[in-house]
Amino acid sequence: MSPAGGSSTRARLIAESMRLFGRQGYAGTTVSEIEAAAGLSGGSGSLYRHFPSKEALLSAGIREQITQGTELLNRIEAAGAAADAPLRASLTAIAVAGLRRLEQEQDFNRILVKDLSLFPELLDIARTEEIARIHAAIAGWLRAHAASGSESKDWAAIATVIIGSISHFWLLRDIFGTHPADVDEERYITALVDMVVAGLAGNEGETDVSPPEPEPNNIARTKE
Amino acid sequence: MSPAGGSSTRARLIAESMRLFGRQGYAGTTVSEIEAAAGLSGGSGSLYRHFPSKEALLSAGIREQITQGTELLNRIEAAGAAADAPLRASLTAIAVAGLRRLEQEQDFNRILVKDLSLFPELLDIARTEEIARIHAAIAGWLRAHAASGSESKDWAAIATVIIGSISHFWLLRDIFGTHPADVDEERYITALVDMVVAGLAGNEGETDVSPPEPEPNNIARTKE
DNA sequence: ACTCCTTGCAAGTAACTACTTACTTGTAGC
DNA sequence: GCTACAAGTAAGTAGTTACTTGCAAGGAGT
Repeated sequence: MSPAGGSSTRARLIAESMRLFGRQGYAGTTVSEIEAAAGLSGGSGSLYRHFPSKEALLSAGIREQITQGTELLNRIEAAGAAADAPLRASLTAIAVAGLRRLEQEQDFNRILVKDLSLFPELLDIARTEEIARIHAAIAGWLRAHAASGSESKDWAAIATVIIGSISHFWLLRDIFGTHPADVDEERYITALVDMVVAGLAGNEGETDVSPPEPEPNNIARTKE
Repeated sequence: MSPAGGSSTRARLIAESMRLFGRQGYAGTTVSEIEAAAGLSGGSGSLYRHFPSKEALLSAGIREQITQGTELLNRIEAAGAAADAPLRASLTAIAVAGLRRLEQEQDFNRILVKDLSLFPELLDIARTEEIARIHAAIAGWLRAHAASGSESKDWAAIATVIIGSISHFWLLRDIFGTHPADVDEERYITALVDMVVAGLAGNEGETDVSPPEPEPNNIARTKE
């Protein structure tokens, strides 16, 4: 049986399992539920015609999501490198784009946070293929676009602060429905961008930045 | 039998269940495991002498952790209000204290992120008793200690950025073991504090960028 | 027709799930 | 010793879990 709605059964199983894993967690989602959500008869082992195990289904979904994510990341990198807008507007656009991306990939992010600790090889893929690349892209963007005459800074650390801040705003909103401190997206991004702009302009000689490692070796590190 | 090692069975059940829930998730932890971890005979229903259900055990653990957390919060508030150190040192101390607190309550935070979405009444307690209070405390501290002559700002939003940034740094380190971007705690806190200090001092970093730029349509912040 | 292969379902499997019941134990007060 | 009671255990309960097996329906190619 092939002409079922236009999407293959395998693709439907992956998509629905990611949705259910994201909502209920891996352990809290049964194979029967996944089958039923994908249009199969729940309780029959039809899932095992397409995947050898529940874990293999999770693995396939994670890997597929990551390959899609890197394609999206490549496009973002290209767009960011070509951007010529003023700093504040560019940072705001990046922050908004990051939030939209977090929302778009909410199931993947939920699974990453909730359950991926139990699957170390998937964790490793997510780290090297997705998260580390995003950090490197933002850090590189900062170095290229914000170093107008000022001294060099710890771009990787600044990128980590920015990404972490936006990611946690999404996470709290995802968990609680609304942000527990009742700060909406507009105020949040404005406050973040204000701080980043001020920090990048920063030639305030008030107290010197502690330089433990001026330019650590986390960009362009060796791959195995 | 009461004097068993110094801790009551009920307390041991709560502590071990929080540890296991944090590591494996609520659905991924069995009553049998909890009993065995608490020194009881796993598989016997001994847990039900102390709690009517697995969910009641989770609820008791969450509530107990929150009451302990608020006591700790009160002490932090008092210490912060009395502090008279320079801004940068105070902010650094707050950031470090926040990270230590996140690590100390790692099981609670893991459960909050992983499983509490399925228990809305516990989510609500955590939001109002813990998270909202922390945000209010930091926002109040900023308003009191950082408004030296400068104009008023959106303190709640700035506090949210700071807290979210630190929380996400802890979360990523907790999930991956080490931070996926290889930024250590020292560099991270330095970068964050630099940005906050510059943003708070910012009667220059903000005003010289905002007026002429064609900003996107998301700049209209409200202050509370 | 034939074989080969895929995809589905019904009906299982053994193991595990949260939870219960009946009973034993240790300890305390009188 | 006797009672009272909290706390532990063994051995269940009925239901659920991931996963398997037998079989049928349908193509595709020959």
